[in-house]
Amino acid sequence: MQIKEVADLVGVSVRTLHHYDAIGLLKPEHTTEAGYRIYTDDELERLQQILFYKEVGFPLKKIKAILDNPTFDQVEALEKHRERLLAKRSQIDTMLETIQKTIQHTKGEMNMSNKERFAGFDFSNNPYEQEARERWGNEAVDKANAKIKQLKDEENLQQTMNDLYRRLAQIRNEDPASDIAQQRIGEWYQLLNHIGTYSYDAFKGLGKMYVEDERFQRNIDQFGEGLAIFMRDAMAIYADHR
Amino acid sequence: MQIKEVADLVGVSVRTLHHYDAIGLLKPEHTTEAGYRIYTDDELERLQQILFYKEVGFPLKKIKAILDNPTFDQVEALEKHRERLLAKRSQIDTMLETIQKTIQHTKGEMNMSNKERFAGFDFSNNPYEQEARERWGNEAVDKANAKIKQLKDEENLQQTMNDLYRRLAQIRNEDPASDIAQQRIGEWYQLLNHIGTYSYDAFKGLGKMYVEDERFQRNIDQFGEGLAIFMRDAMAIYADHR
DNA sequence: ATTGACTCTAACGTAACGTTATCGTTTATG
DNA sequence: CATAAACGATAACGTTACGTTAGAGTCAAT
Repeated sequence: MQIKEVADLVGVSVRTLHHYDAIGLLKPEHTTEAGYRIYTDDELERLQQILFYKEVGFPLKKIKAILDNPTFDQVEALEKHRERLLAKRSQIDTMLETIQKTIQHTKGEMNMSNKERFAGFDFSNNPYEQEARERWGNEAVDKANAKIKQLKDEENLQQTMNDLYRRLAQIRNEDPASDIAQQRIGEWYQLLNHIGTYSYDAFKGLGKMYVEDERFQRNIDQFGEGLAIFMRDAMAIYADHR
Repeated sequence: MQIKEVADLVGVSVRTLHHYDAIGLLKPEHTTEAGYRIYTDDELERLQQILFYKEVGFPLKKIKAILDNPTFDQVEALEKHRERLLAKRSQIDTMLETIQKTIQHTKGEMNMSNKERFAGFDFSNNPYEQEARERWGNEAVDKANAKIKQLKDEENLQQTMNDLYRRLAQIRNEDPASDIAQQRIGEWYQLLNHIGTYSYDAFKGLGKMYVEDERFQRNIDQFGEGLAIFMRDAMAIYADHR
């Protein structure tokens, strides 16, 4: 058989057969005087074996070793490989979980309305406005301020939020699972639900973000060192309890 | 921060950072006159993000695209990627099956039909056939599909059984008498009755064999440690309740 | 001044082919 | 019989994400 026939028959490319020849994995039975590769059924069979091992993920080098060495313990090789596959699979499972969590988290974040987004960046009435200006530039702060202002006119949300921040900061050294903490974090939950709709999961995810996103962390901790972490923990407990 | 500090901090090699710099994925904030790369917290943060995406399996090119393009929809990207991972996992599952069968075959415990040999090449019923075609070429996929088709019925069964194995494995640490366990074991009973006719007694006996015959045990436990025992118990309870 | 720790660029190596590019061979057809 | 289509061959670069030398400069401490 000529090369293309073999290739078509088993579903690999001609290039692949060239390659296998080059690395000595599968040599044609002979070549014509013109240099054409000629294969026989024996090669076909070997090719099938190669494909099998390839399918289950062996690298070509090992396939060659296995097929060339009749004393090689096939079963052992397969079993070892099986374990590698199992490990790989659980690795994928981990990835899947991580992705899932992140999607959740990101969705929670997206649920956040503009109002809340800006609530976190409101410097207008705090003494660090100057610093903020230096840090993020005048435009950014001015813009934030403008947005906030318009929100303030609409409602006193910011005020309420800040109050609550303060009341949370007061107890930030207590147990996040304590009654008082859970009660105030419950208020927080209610408050956020004035803005958008929060599932408990999203709420929990939001709490994580308070700590993981340093911008949020900084902003919240301005009401008291460690407040962000405290809130995250309390929010998680709150969410888990529903 | 100098390069080694960053590298040690996040657990990557210096070479990796060089590489990221070279491909424009992560550039140092500036370089000293001696050419030393200097990083700041901003770069650290970006690096964390890079590592996250890497961990869930994105190629660097896409990571760059995602991080550089603020309009890129993260969630969508993640969800697409999740599906690819799922597909990959099911391919691994197929490999595992094939390997397992081959091991047993080699041991003279089972004979492998052509079907299983080709099971790994089946892309026909998954949404990534297009990718497979691009990857392996049209002919290869068509051929595989053809082979598979004739064996499809059996394959479906196999597939269904594996799915159920997995779903059972998920709850294998629960009480075998629980509703969920009994419900899924009921599905198992139905499934087996597609093959032959099983009396409740025979069903119960089969469960015992899952544990007593190590070949079965191994095979089943590959879906989760302890699954065979769990199934035996659940099957016994199921049978006794009829 | 020397030493040790650190940094730099450059460049080859890895796995398994895909993809041109250029050219020779075989076969079918006008 | 000449020519084109189909097929075959070799050669060599491209791909992914760095690891691994190799040779040489830089910085801080002794």
